[in-house]
Amino acid sequence: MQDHELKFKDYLATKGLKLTSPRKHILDAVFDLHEHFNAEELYNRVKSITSDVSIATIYRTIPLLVDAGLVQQALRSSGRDRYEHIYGHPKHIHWLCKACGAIVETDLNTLMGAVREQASLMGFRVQETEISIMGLCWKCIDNEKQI
Amino acid sequence: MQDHELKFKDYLATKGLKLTSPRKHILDAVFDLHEHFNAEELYNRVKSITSDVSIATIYRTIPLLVDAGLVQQALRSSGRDRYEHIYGHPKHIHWLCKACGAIVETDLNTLMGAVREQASLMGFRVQETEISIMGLCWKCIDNEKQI
DNA sequence: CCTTATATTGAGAATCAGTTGCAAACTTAT
DNA sequence: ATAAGTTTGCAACTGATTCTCAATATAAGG
Repeated sequence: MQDHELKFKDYLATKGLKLTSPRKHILDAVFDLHEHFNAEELYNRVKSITSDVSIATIYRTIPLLVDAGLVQQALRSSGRDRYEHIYGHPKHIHWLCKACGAIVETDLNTLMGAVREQASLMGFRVQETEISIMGLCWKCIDNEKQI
Repeated sequence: MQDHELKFKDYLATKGLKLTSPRKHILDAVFDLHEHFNAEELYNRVKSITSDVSIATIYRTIPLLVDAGLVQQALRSSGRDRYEHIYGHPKHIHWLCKACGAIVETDLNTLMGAVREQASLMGFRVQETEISIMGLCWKCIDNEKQI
C-alpha cells in the first residue's frame, strides 16, 4: 500500500469511515495529477481509469482528503475551486508573473520559522499555508527594458 | 477627488470606459468597508446610500476594480468569493480558522524581509503578496479540548 | 444644441459549480 | 446470517454568478 493510501486509511479510521474502492481511485488520481486541479479535472482523470465513480463522490471525497492533510485548497480560478496534493511535498511559495502567467514554485522553509513563531504567539494551530507572490518575472522585466 | 477614485478613473480611461455614478458609489462603498466583503455585503452597503445600483452592476464592477489594482480577491469562504480593497494598505497575513470561519489579519513585516531576499535572488519584482494560513484559532482549540 | 456611435444599466432569465435526499448496495462486527 | 451503520449513484436542488436585452446615458464632432 502506498504511503498516502495508508495515511488516508488511518485518517478515515479515526472517523469511523472506510477506504472504499471509489475513494481509492480518487486518491490515486489525485496523486497522478501533478498540477493543480479542480473537481471536474479530477473526475475526468478518475473516469479514464474506471467508470466506477460519480462526480458526487468526487465532491464528497475532496473535503475528506483536505481534512486528512493530503490535499489543500489552492487559489480559486475561473469560478472553480482548485486543489493540489501536498502529502510528501514540502510547502512552497507560488510566484505568479502577471505579464506572462508563469508560475514558479519555491521552497517555503525560510518563511515557515517566522510563520510558526507568530502562530504560537496567537495560539493558532497551523494546518495549511498558501503563499502567493504576484509580480514580474526576470524574463518579463527584461522585455520591458527593451521596449 | 479621492486618490483611489482618480486611480480608478485613469484605469477606466485606458480601457475606453467611464466613471459613472454607479461605479463611483460602488468604489466609495468598497473603501468604506474595512473588512473583507463579498458581493452581497458590498451591495447592501451601496444600497444603504443609494438605490441607484443593481446587484448585476456590483458583479460587473468588481472585476474592473481588481484589474485596476484597487481590490484583490481574498480567501473564498462559505461558497462565496470574497474581496478586500488594497490600495494604500500595508500588506498583511490572513489567518483563517477552519472551524469557526474567523479571519484575523496581522502584519506582514516580519515575513517580507525573507520574501524580498528570495525575490532578489530570482530576479522577481514583487507587486502583490497573498499569504494565508489556515488552521484552528485558540477559541476553537479550547472548545475541542472540552469535548 | 443635435446626431451618432458607443458604453452602461437594471431586471430577470439562464447557467453552472457544488450540495443534498434517498433508496439500494456494501461493510464490518457480532 | 443478521443487524447497524456507511457509502454510493442518481437526480433534484440551491444559490452565487453571469448573461441577455431593451432602454438609457455619455462623449465627441459637427
